[in-house]
Amino acid sequence: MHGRSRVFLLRRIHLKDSDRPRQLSCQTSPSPLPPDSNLKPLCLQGRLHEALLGMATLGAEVRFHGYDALLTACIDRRAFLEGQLVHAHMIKSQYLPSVYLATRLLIMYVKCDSLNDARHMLEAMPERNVVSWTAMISGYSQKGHCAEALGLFVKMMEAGQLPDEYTLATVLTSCTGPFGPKHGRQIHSLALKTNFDSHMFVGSSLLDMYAKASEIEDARRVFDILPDRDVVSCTAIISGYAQLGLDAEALEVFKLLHKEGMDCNYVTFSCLLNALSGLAALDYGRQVHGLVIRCELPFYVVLQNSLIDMYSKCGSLIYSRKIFDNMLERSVISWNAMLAGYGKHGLGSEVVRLFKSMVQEVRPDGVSFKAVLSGCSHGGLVDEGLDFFDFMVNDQRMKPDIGHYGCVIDLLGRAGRIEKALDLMKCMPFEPTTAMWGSLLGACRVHANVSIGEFVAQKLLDIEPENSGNFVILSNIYAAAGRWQDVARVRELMKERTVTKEPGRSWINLDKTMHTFYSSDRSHPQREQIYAKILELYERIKEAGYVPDLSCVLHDVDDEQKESMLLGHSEKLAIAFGLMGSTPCKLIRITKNLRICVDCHNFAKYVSKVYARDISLRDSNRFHLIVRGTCTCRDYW
DNA sequence: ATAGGGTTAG
Repeated sequence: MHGRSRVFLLRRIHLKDSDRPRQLSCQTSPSPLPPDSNLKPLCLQGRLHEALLGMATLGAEVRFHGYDALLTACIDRRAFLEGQLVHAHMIKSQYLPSVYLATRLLIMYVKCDSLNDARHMLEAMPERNVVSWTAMISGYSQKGHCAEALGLFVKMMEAGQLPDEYTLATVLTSCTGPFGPKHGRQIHSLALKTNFDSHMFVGSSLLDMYAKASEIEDARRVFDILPDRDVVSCTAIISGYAQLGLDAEALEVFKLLHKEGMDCNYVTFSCLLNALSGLAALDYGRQVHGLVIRCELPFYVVLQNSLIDMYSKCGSLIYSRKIFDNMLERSVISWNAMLAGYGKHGLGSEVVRLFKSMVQEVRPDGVSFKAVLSGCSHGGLVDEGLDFFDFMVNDQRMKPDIGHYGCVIDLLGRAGRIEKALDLMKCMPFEPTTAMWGSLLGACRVHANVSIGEFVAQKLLDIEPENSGNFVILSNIYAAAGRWQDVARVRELMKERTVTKEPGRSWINLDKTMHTFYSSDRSHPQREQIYAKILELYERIKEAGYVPDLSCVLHDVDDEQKESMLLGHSEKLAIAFGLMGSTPCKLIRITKNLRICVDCHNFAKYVSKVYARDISLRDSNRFHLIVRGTCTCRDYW
């Protein structure tokens, strides 16, 4: 055991020792039982109401131990009304509570979610200790009232009260949001001064604070110097990576800690599954599911929800549904995860069917409607989607947020009702987002609406000139209309505004290894075979009618170079590799970090037809399941 | 007495 932990232990032992003489003296000269001595056994047996009756009968004869037992029972059972009765009884009997009992009252109010009463209690206390302050700070933290929690912490310091490890662990959870890291670092230095920085609870709180502030290296540093680790601190670092989208790192650190024999609980697995969802790592997901089963954990809705989500994001909806059907109880999140799964796979009718059974059991929330609306959009159920929006607003009386409007704009665009979508954007109570303009631009491309497409693209280029995807789509629109001069103009524009974007990346999991490809990537050990395979595919699908869409390349090069750049797209590398490596007839599963490009989508369709192979392609937006040359997205995405 | 990690959607 680390030295500092031993110090904590000694402190506790020391406190216990100081209690001992009093207990001994009680034993040597037994006094008659106090009048309120029957309250405690009643409370311990869960007979709180009988104990309250006893309290009322005793009047002013209730003592410390009676009140303590009553308050403990109220705290355990979150019994607010009963707790208020105890408090009122104290006042009526003119009983002056000690700091301890007053703090117990405060804690009772905190646990019963009555922060105002708790705050009044704290203000009225003539004397406070570190527990009183911490309990109140904890109340604010847990309700998400970060500013109040931090403000009270400062007040505590000003009052001359030093924080202990409980206070620090608590107040750090309120260091979120824009000023979180600033306050968090100050509290970190305070923890260093008071030698609590490597306390396990303070440490996990610290590392989580850094992770939520995107300072993952600082989080890792805190984790690495912790003298002891437990489930929570290990889970916190895994979760930290996963929250920032560093899914591979989350998996790596889990593998490491698992080898070292870390404990896992349902939170650990939830975080880990979350990372595997991001990686679309079905093999690992199955393994972790197996691990979950072998751990024989009790039933946790949260964990089952994570499994549903993992299977659906790894492309295995059948397993998602199996988990969903076998659940002992479901939360609204279980339904939402299942709905979103069907939606991302383009199964609109399944979304509608599931939603209809959902409303029989639980009240859908805002997320449910987002899933249903986007599910209808991806599944091509335009009118159904609009009906659901109507149902949400007029029937359920729910206020749509900006995301719901985004879904409806997407729906209208898909139906080719582009003017209508523009109208909605003008009259909705939010500023249009780039995602909305982007969705509309996509609609203009599919429905060949050049004039609105130009207008929308201009908007987008003003708002986010750094996103080259917008230039590409605008160029697609011009190319489709045969306006080659405008294609050239867009290319010039792009050159002027040195466009940087997140590099496109596709990956495929084969034999429990993740093979990642970037555009024109030559780093794979089998690169020669992969490029040879691409050329082979290219020749054969050209015979079947594939024509490369050169407008997908915006670099100012000649057509021959464009062709070779197009063939180097990461999706194509992954497809070629998938065809080389996997067993015939097996579904080829590919994942991409951005949206799939028009040409790659077309390429995949031809390959699937000519080679009679099914291809599942998950892009940042949805799944494209391509079977015999037809995609579930119906060429709209 | 008071404390740390948490699933859907975006």
